[in-house]
Amino acid sequence: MPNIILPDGNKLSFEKKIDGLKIAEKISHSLAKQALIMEVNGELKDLNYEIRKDSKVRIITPKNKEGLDVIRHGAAHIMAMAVQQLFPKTQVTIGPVIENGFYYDFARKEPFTSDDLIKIESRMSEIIDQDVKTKREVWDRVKAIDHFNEIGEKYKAEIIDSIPETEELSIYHHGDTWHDLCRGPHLSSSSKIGKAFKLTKVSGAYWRGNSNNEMLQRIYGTCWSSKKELDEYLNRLEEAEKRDHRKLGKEMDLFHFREESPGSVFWHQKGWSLFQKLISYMRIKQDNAGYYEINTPEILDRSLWEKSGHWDKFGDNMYTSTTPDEKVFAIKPMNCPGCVQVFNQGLKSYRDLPLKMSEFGKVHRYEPSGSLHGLLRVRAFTQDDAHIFCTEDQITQECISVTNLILEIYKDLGFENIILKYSDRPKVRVGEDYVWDKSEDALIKAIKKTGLKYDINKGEGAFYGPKIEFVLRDAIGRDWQCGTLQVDLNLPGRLGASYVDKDGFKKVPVMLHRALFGSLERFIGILIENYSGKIPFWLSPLQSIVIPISEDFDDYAKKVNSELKKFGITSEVDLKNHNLNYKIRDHSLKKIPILLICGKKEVDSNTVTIRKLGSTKHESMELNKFLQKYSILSKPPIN
RNA sequence: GCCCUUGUAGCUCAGCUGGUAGAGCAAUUGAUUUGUAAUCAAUAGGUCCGCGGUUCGAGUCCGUGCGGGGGCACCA
Repeated sequence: MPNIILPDGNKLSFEKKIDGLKIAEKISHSLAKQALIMEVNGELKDLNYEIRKDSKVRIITPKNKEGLDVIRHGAAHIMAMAVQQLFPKTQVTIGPVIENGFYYDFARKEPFTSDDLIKIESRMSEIIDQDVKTKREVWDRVKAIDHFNEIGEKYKAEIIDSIPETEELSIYHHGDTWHDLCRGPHLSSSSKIGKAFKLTKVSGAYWRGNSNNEMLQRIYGTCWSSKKELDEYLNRLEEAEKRDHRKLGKEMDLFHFREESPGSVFWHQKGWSLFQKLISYMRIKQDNAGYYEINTPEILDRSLWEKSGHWDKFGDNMYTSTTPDEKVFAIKPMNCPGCVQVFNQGLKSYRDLPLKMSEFGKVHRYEPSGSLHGLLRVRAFTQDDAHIFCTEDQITQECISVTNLILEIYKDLGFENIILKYSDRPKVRVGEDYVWDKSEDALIKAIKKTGLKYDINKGEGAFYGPKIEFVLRDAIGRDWQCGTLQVDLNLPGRLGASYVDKDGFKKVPVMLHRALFGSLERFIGILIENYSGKIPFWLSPLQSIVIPISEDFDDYAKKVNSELKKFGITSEVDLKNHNLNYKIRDHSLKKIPILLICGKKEVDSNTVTIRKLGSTKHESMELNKFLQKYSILSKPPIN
């Protein structure tokens, strides 16, 4: 006599054991039609699972996240089934649900081609049309392992072997000929998957994510509960492609890459101007926040890296150089050791603390070739780095002011949606526990002060101290990890940093590492994608183009152009023999924020006509008024 | 680094089963003097990523190296 309690609190009573479909039918016909699986006392179950005792039940439909997930999972299974029908010697491994879809990893000698994907896709459609039924069975471990070994599925057998003895082993049959080991739950039949799916790509993936293992072939698919959602998703992908910084960087003439130096940027005039504008902006902000800017050598003797610990820990990622006198130097992968050496020069007193030293330091890291990606992952980049030397008692205050500075800067650059990630002490670490207590406490206080959301990554901190990472969300909802704030209880001691305290004794300072954007190169990539190339006026490397309507107005256009320059607005005049439409199209594609049109009307009234990027409207303004207004707008937004 | 894929003019791309390269845009020159997203014409432009091989003959086929792209792994 199970009593079923529904999410709205209503109670249904049944004579005997009852399954999900019957419960749904009892509630409404339409719910029964939509029902995919159910949640019984917090656990997801197949719809035909039989409930024998009083339970809380929630019927799940495609509208719930769990519903969409089970559809995607179903699609993964049907894909594996289709693959094994088409390519019989293929072994199956795992096939989980991921954001926006699913994948399944296969072991097969011959590579899957993009034509194969089309074949697999249409076979999936056929299976869905056949509406094959799902049947769940619980198997004995030994039987399961023997069975999968027997049919040549050694990966499945290995998976079963690694499942804890206490767990039930369930096998799902889809139709009469295909089955897979799976935790479930599953849809009752294949037609419920629907047709809003698409196989998107094949790639390699290591078995169990370990690069020492063999490589499998992963087929990715996207899957939704309606065609409309699928189309929206594919549209989003297209939109993201349009704002790809590698494409825009070329179109806007900002930078390029070439074979001679993979992963290093060749900055063109415009890109470099953007780069420099960002730096000048940050200089002002950091000056106001009490930082001193320093600069340290790019090449430092091996012995320093040995002392700092980098040689041991990160040597594989460091570029080195042997000089003719056979000394070994390393090109810096980080700025901290150099900065500590600046601190070490001369005697420091407690009165000097906190001492904040910033450095726009160019670092080189030998990143694996496969990880390089435009400006977003490079081998040579400029960090907007700083190191703050302070006492233990100053940690809290310094963390708060770093956090404030970072958030102010993000806001000025158009990022207001920020998430924080906090990582505390790892198992393997240096330093006394009481100092860790203090550091963690300081960081948490700083986070709370921001009022922002934060995730805690337990045990993910660096071996030398806890850290906060600043993640910003861009205009199309993607997250980018940028800034970082780390408390370091290790390096100052290793490199012999000290200050003279009030009592006259030398003490080791605490060091905070902090970066605002992390890498300026990477941040510019993010900036381009966030703005789709439409960089805010003040940052734009070329802010305006003056366009004469015809040759007769070239002189006036030249005059306007030189006035703009006098007022600090970067500008060029376009005297090419093309008509107005052509020039507007040309400069709009190059994302110039402001076009100034000059013709007879403008000459007669000493005005300019303004056309702003992204708008077809135009307005006329007296030249002087324009200069006044836009010379202010062309400056960094510092209050 | 690993798997798949890809490399032709400044850019975007054609070039079928091997017979020494094409288009559009850009550039240059000329005509046109244009009022808000491509005026017309002519000219010039290429070690077909590098190296080796097969072949009478290689952009095309094979091997290898180096880049790019999508993933995996990595990201101090």
